[in-house]
Amino acid sequence: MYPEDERRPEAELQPDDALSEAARRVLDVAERLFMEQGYATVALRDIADALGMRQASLYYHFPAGKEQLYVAVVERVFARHRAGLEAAVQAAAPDLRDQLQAVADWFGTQPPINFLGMMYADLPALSAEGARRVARSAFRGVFGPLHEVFAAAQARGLVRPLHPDLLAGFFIALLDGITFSLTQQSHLPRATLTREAVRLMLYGIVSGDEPVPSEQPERFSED
Amino acid sequence: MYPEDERRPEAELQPDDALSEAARRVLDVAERLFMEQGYATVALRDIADALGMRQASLYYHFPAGKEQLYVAVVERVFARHRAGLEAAVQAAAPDLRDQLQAVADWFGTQPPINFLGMMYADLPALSAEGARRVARSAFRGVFGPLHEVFAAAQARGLVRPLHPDLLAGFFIALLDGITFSLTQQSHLPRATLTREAVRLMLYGIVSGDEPVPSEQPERFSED
DNA sequence: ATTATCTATAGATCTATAGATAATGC
DNA sequence: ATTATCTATAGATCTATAGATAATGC
Repeated sequence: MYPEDERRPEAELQPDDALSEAARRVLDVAERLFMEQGYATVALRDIADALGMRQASLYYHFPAGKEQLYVAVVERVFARHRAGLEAAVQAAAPDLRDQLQAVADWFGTQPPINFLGMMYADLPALSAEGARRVARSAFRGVFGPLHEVFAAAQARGLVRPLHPDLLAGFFIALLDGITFSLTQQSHLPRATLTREAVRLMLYGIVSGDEPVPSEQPERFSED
Repeated sequence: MYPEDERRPEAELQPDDALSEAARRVLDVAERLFMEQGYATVALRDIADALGMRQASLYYHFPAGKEQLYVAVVERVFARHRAGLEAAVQAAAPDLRDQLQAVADWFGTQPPINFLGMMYADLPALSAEGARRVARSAFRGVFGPLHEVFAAAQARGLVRPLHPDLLAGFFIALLDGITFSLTQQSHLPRATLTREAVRLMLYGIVSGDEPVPSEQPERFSED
């Protein structure tokens, strides 16, 4: 009803520097809680408590409430992933193994995102519009960059002709598995796990005479 | 306080045939909802509605309430997986590829479990005891059988010497990725996806002269 | 007497709204 | 006047408990 609302129908999409300092702090805390525990488990009270403010005060920054805040968190997370992944992939081009390693390293710098949990548990609790926006930003942020990597490698004949989105899904799943392993009793450092995930993606686990990425300088580009 | 409660401190662990017909129906519906949407998203009301009964009536079958029901669901799910996986692995022995394919096929017969979502979103909402039981049954039901498969293949020198639990985690992650792909716009049949996941696990995605499972009869056992 | 439901409701919690308050900037 | 909080609370929902009811089996 307020004219301000009419002017900004997609306020969540504003770039970070269009947000006040306080709104950014809210997003930071909401991101940590939502990403760790999921949409339904986290109450606005939890977020406010972690910020040292009252639950009702959150409505000043996110007038449409919990779902708007969640969608804003997710869109910011995946915008960051999109930028980070595109830069990492670009910097590591054109070698496929270097690119996959760069992707794995990028995820290592970020809080875990629990991709599948988001899709299963969170999406059904959102409105149709919210679910659509979450799914779209996730695909653009993560599947998009990986799609490019695999499609380019296939164009060079280096990778079997499966659908690039499927390859992207497999690789993301492996990285999710790493995140999980790190929370368990696994005593292996992240660097070892990412190296093995990349190696598995390229060559599989069968021992034999396949090239060993960490010991052999063979490159997966056409130069 | 009732003597009946003293006699059955772990009623959730009772075998299926120790449950009444009605209690089993409750578990069936609760399993579907909890596994699809997670612990926090599903209200007891949702389960009761789906059963055509009143929310309070659920307490007759699960007097300790929501968490007990959830733990019972999870323990039944993973007991089923443990039995199904051990049988599948046994029947497909000793060839590694056959065993992995059997594992993938087994998961295809079951509702998806969203392993990572459970660990991230659901565990923190449970009591320490509930979380412990959920984690333990998940590990025994899924990691246990896969651990055996990979350890045996390593003993035969067929697989590089990574920790079998890590290999199990990678493979489970790939299968989770399949489940996710199937819910998306992917038009590939499950059989293709599982075959590719097994092939990826064994050989990776790099095109070349590695043996092709579906076209070449080479076996991964020592006979 | 036992089994399996039901109604009714207490008590907690959660989202969202209304309106007050205090500080800052014009 | 604007910004960013606060208090107070309505209304919804959720878990859990108490006790009634109806059917079945001894």
